[in-house]
Amino acid sequence: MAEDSRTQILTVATRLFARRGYDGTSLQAIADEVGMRKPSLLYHFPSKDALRQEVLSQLVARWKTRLPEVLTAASAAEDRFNAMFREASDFFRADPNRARLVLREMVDRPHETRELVGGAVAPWLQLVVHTIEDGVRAGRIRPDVDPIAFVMECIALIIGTFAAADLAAGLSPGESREAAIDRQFDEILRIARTSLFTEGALADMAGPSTSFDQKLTSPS
Amino acid sequence: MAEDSRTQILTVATRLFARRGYDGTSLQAIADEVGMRKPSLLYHFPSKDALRQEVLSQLVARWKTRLPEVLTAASAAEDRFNAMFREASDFFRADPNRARLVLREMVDRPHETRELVGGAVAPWLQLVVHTIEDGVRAGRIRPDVDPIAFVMECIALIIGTFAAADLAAGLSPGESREAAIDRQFDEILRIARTSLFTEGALADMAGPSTSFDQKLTSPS
DNA sequence: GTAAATCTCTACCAATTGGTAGGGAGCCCC
DNA sequence: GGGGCTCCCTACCAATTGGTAGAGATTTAC
Repeated sequence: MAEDSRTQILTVATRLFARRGYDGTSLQAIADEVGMRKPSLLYHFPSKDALRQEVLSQLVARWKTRLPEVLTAASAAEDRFNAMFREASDFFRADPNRARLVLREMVDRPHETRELVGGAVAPWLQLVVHTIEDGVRAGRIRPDVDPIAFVMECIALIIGTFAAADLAAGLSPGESREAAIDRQFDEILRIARTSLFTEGALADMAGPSTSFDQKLTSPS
Repeated sequence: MAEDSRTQILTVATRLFARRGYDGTSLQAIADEVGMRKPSLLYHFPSKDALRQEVLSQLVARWKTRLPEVLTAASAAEDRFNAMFREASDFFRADPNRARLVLREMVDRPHETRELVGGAVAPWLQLVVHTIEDGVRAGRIRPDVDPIAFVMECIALIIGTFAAADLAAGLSPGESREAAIDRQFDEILRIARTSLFTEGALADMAGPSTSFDQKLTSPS
C-alpha cells in the first residue's frame, strides 16, 4: 500500500530531521531506516525539500485544528491559560522531537517559519491578546504584561524546555529524564502563572498543588 | 601575520555556523568569505571539527572569566540577578549570532554541550542556587521557586529571545528589529523578576521603570 | 486477458564534500 | 647566502550528496 510507505517515510524523516537537522540528514539515511532504496523514496516525494515541507505541514496541521477548539472551549483568561499549557504539554511530551524540529526551523528559516505558522496562528494569537487585555481590566492579570511578548516567551519557554530536555536531564544527578522534564515544566508553569496573574487571581485559582495534573485542573 | 588569518577565519566561521549550522556550512563557503583557498584554511585548523571546537571554546571563554567577576562583585540576590541579566543581555546583544550558535549546539550535541559548558558553569550555578535559597530565607524570594529549574528557564528565555529575534521582529507590524528585541527583553526581565521575587522585594527594588537601563540600575 | 497504474528496483549522474600532497613565495636568523 | 619557518597555493582524491533514467514487478480496471 502506498500510504504505508509514505507515512513511514514521514515518520522517519521527522525523527531524523529533528535529531540531526535537515542538512545533517541524508536521503540515504532516511531510506536506510525505512528499508528501501533512495530512488524509491524519491518516488513518494519529488525532492528532499518537498519532504521537509510535508513533515512541517503535518506538524502544523494539528495546531490548526486544536487551537480553535481549545480557545473556544474556554473563555476566561485562567481557563484559556490552563488549556493552552496543557495542550502544548501533551503535544510536545508525546514526542519531544516535535520541539526540536520547531526550534530548528525557527533558527534555520525564520522567515518561512513565520509565514508557515503565522498564517494559522496569528488570528488566534490576537484572540489571546484580547483575552489578556480583558483580564487586565478585570483585575486578574497584571497590568504591566506585554501581551504579545508574553505569549512569545511562553512559547520559547515550552519549546525550549522540551527541546533541551536531554541537556536538562542529568543536570541534577540521579534524576531520570522524565522526572527532569516534569520538574522543568512545573517550574515554567509557575513562572508563567506568577508573572501573568495578579496575586488575587492566583489565590483564587491555586489549591495546594504538587503535580502537573493538580495544577492544571481549575477548581470550578 | 598568522593571527590575522586565524581570527578572520574564526569570525567568519562563527557567523556562518550560527546562521546556517555546522552541517549547512562548507569549508569552501568559509574560505570564500575569508578570501583564501580551502587548503589554506585547513592549514590553520586541522579539520572542520577542530574549527568548530575552537569557535565554541572562544564563546565559552568569555563566560569563564565574566561569571566569577559578576557573581563575586555582588552578593545580594537582587544585585546578582540584575548583574547576570545585564551581562547576558550585553553579551548576546553585541552579536545575536552567539545565541543562535549556543542554541544550535544545545540541540545538535546536548551531551558535548553539557560537558563543555557544565565544567565552567556548574560551580557558579551552585552559587546561584545558594543565593536563591538565602533569598527565600530572607523572605525576598518566593519559596516555591525551583532554583535549578528557574535558572535553566532564564537561560532558555534569554537565548531563545535573541536567537529568535528575526522571528519576533515583524510580528508586530512596523516595528524595527531592535525595538522588537528591546520589547521582548523587557518582558522576559519582567517575567523573571515577577516570578522570582516576593511582592515585598519587588516593591523595594522597582522605581518607575520604562527602559531596560532604568530597570537594571538598582536604586541604592 | 490485457492494459494501465502503482511501486520498487539497478545503474548512473554531475556536483560537492572534507581532506591530502606537495610545491613555491616571502621572511627571519645566522 | 643558505637553511628553515610560515603561509598560501594548485592539483588531486575518495566518498557522499540530491537526483534521473528506465527497467521490472505487482496490483487494479475494464
